[in-house]
Amino acid sequence: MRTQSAAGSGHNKADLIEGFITGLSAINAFTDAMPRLTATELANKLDISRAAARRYLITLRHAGYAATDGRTYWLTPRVLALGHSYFNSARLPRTARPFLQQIATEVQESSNLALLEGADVIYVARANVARLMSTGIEPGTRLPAHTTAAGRVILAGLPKAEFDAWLAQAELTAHTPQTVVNKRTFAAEVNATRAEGYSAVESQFEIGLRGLAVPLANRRGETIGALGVSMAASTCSVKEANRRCLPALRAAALGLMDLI
Amino acid sequence: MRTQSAAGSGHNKADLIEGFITGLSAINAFTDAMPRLTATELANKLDISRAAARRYLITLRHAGYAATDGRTYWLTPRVLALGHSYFNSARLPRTARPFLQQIATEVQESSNLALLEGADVIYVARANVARLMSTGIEPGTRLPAHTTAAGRVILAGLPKAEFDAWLAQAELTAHTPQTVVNKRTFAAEVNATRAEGYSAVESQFEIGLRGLAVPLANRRGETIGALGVSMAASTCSVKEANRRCLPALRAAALGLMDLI
DNA sequence: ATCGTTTGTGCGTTAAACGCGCTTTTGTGC
DNA sequence: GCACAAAAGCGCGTTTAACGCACAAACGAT
Repeated sequence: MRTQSAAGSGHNKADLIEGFITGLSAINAFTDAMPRLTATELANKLDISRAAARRYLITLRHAGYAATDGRTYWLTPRVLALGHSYFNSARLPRTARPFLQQIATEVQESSNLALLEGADVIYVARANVARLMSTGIEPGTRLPAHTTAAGRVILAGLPKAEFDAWLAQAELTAHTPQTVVNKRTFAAEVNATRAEGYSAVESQFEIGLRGLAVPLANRRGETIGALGVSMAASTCSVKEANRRCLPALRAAALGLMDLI
Repeated sequence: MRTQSAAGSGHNKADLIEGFITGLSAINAFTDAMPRLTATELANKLDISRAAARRYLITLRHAGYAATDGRTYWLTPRVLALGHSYFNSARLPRTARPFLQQIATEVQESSNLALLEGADVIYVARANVARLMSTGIEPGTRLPAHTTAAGRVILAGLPKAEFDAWLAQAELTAHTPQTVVNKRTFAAEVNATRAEGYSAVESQFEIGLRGLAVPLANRRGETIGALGVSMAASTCSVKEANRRCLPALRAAALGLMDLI
């Protein structure tokens, strides 16, 4: 008989490897603003001791994920292999790629597949067209869900209770003057999205950037992601963009439905 | 006075966070063949106890990098954020992207930037053209260096001693019947690459896949990577491909030289 | 040359990761 | 439907390994 685990809280208290969690945050500590870190800097960022920070950096280096000149450390491309573990093991991005290619070829705009991950959408696959101006959306890119067309269609597909919970704890940060930050307004726009079956947003994350997305659902009707295109708003009118892109996006979503 | 560290071996013995190293290998344990893992399976793969494996999986889940149905675990797209740390912190991929776009637009073939990482090359940036058939090379893709044009030009740019050391411990595995696996032959081909200033390979990694690459060097003349294009060999002759692509690749490499 | 600051790292302490072994659950063959 | 085998969940005592302190060395500024 189990002694007194009955008091049990979900996963009891802590079967967690603390060193692993800290290590992962150490990788995330390397940012655009601080691409190179010393032990002291990492210690401050993660709020751990300098000695500990040094050990994490040495460990990263030992495993090949970082390099150093003796003082500062920086990440090596090997960390990309970690992200690759996802691509290798997840079926969805691979299944979707031919459909994204088809969209890109047909409408001559960069297409992508996005999933909701907490407050953000993550773009897990894309197909680019050769343009001198590109939108900078790479597989792995995270954008705040409320600023993207993909985020809105996925949110519109959530059960009402889940969407309410999401909105309740969301922080609709402004990224441009046009970003919708009012929760009431945002909820109304998501409702409209649900009714229309697609979302088109403009200048919500970056001035002049337009996104257009449709939900990707499985056979049971559950929305699991979004198929979309992104373009410069200046290239054509919203109407024109919808006319050109929506049929291709919808056809792809329909074709993918049976494969996921 | 430092007591007896003088016996010192590089990094003394172990300032390494074992749990972090094991955790990273746990992420890498998710592969194409085994996209979902149970604690028992992970324990076998990493040669750790089942209890430990379970802790790593619970930790991954807790940190949001994995999800579970109770029994099996799988990676979430959040692991892509780790790879993104590299993109955010490394200057090179961002600097190269416009040049890759330029190449792709000019020659209408998918272009990429690759770096050498041990036995492999890692593609850290690419620009695709909209084609129904794509080569499947994504940022983060790793391919055995000896099977790629990029790997060969980078190897050709190494100091002779370094190349010899690389070759000595390399294992030239065959991926197609045409893969060069003989070290003598391979060394000769790398020498030829050095003389010609570019490499063109065909069916070395995959039947029908052609790669073409030129070295990317900095002002000091050190080769730090390779710019290349990949295409189906059936689309045109080798000569035609060289004629069309080499000038664009060389122009990009020259343009990038001052920025890196 | 001196002082303040940052970095390198040995060492004792203690918490946390380990794995044993138990119970419970799931899957399979009769 | 039952019994058996195999896998999973998890409490607990042990021990290792991660921690941070403290000191030495290096660097930089005045």
